[in-house]
Amino acid sequence: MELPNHAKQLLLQLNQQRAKGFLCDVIIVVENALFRAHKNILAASSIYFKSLVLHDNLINLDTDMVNPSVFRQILDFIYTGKLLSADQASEQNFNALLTAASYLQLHDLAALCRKKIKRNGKPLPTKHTTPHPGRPHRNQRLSSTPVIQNRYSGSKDIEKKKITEELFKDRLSDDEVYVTGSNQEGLSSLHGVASKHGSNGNISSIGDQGLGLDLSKKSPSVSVTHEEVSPNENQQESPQSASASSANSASFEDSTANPQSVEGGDSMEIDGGDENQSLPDTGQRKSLHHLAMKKEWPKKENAYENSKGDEEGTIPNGVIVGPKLTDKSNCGYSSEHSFQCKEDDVENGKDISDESGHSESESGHTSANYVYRQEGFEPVAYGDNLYVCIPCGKGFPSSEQLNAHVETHTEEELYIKEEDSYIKDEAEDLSTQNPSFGNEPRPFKCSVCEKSYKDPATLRQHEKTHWLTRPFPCNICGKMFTQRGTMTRHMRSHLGLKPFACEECGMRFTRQYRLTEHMRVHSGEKPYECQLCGGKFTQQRNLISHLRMHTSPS
DNA sequence: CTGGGGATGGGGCCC
DNA sequence: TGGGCCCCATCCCCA
Repeated sequence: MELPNHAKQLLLQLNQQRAKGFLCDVIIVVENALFRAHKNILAASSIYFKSLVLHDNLINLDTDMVNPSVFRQILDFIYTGKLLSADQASEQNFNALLTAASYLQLHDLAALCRKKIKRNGKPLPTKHTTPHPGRPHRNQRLSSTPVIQNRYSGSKDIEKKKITEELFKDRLSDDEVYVTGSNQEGLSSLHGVASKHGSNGNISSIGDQGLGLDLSKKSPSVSVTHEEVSPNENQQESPQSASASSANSASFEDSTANPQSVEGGDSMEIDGGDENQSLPDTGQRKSLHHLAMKKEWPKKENAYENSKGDEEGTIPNGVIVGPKLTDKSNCGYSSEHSFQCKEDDVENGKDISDESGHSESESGHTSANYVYRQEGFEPVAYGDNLYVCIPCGKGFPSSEQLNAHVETHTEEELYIKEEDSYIKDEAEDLSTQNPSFGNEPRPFKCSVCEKSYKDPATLRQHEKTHWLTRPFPCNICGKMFTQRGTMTRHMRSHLGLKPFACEECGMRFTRQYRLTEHMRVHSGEKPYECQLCGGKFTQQRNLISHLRMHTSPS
């Protein structure tokens, strides 16, 4: 006895689960997009994936070999057995697919691509290692992709990847398949086309909706919609984690709920003869642009940043129309800052992504508009003036006008005077908070406050805390950070990465310090003693909390 | 019910 | 870039 459609139904279910992010246990990072998937499925698809997912739950793919658009097709293929090539039947696309399939050791898919290319009568591409000029080299991009690597798996991943790449190269020479200039061009052009909003119906829709979640630090332009959280494992996560996961899952939803490509006449299947298996339309597609967030990063970098010669150099003028966060963080700024959140348009469901009329191409970037929806992640609109100068809060209808305006700000204006900062606890300031009270000489003084530092780099880092611009946005929730490290640490909480495990109880932490702190629970060590009552505490912060009890008027 | 303590999460900031 | 330590906030437990 055999159920005729068992395998098909099973796969369909898995694909639907992937679309909702349900039970997804691995995140694949491709260039600046996140994809969620199931380890088992990936491992069953290729040896390469098998080796990667064995120990890691975050996989970084070589962006020279695969780009987000291609990987979306590949992921669809893995979960459906169909090559959804109706709208992407170009030779470049097949070359790109072939490259990626070979890289990922998806032999069946590679064979399909080869077959298709042969059928088109085009010779297989020849080896070419020079990346397309329009496409930054991998090494350039690597440094700009804020991917959080598991502390314990990152190096392993790299090692594995190196090994696999070596194998891959060998295989390539055997199979006479490799990345070509034209192929790279294909990747590049495909990406470029995809990034142009509405420039080419089908492809742009794929590019806009199906590329997953933008993780690019550069984030030239991001349109974000949010998807309701699926009834999945995220419910057990913290709100932020749930948001992140839903964002990721939404990218899948978009990528999988792609009926037009399934129904294309040129779709290819690995087993053939299958009827169209469009995923049920869950209704998410029609609202992809319903709630959108637009981030516009201007061409010109922050004048002050440039003048300081800061190595990061990608600080925007402060025109990030950020999300309305549901938590107290409120767009990443405290309420006294000029980073307003206007909720009216959000509540009205106003489509601010279309409203702007500015594609990312205008800002000189080529990244696609990544679209996802996420519960509790509402877009923020500034009426018709989407481009907001953070220092003064003025809105402008275009990035050009904003840039022109920003140049009128002087360096001094980019600072905020933090009068409040000295009203804080004097004792704290005198002891630990204010480094200028240390013994070592600190010749580098902050021009805004009285703090001084031993080296200029630290001073520069400190001076950023006076700016209103926050150069490092979380591309999952949109929250802005002054330091990259803080942002990456924040991202770790989104991704649920807790590399630091307690050997005693198995509890896991995102930070080493937390683990150290936690270990005192097991050791019973209470190194912090109240000088007033003699009470002992495992954590300093609890001692401080306790001291407040002593000093509070009540 | 309330307040205090234990424990944890997340962000800011300095090194 | 990551570690470390600061802060605040929060939850839970218990007296």
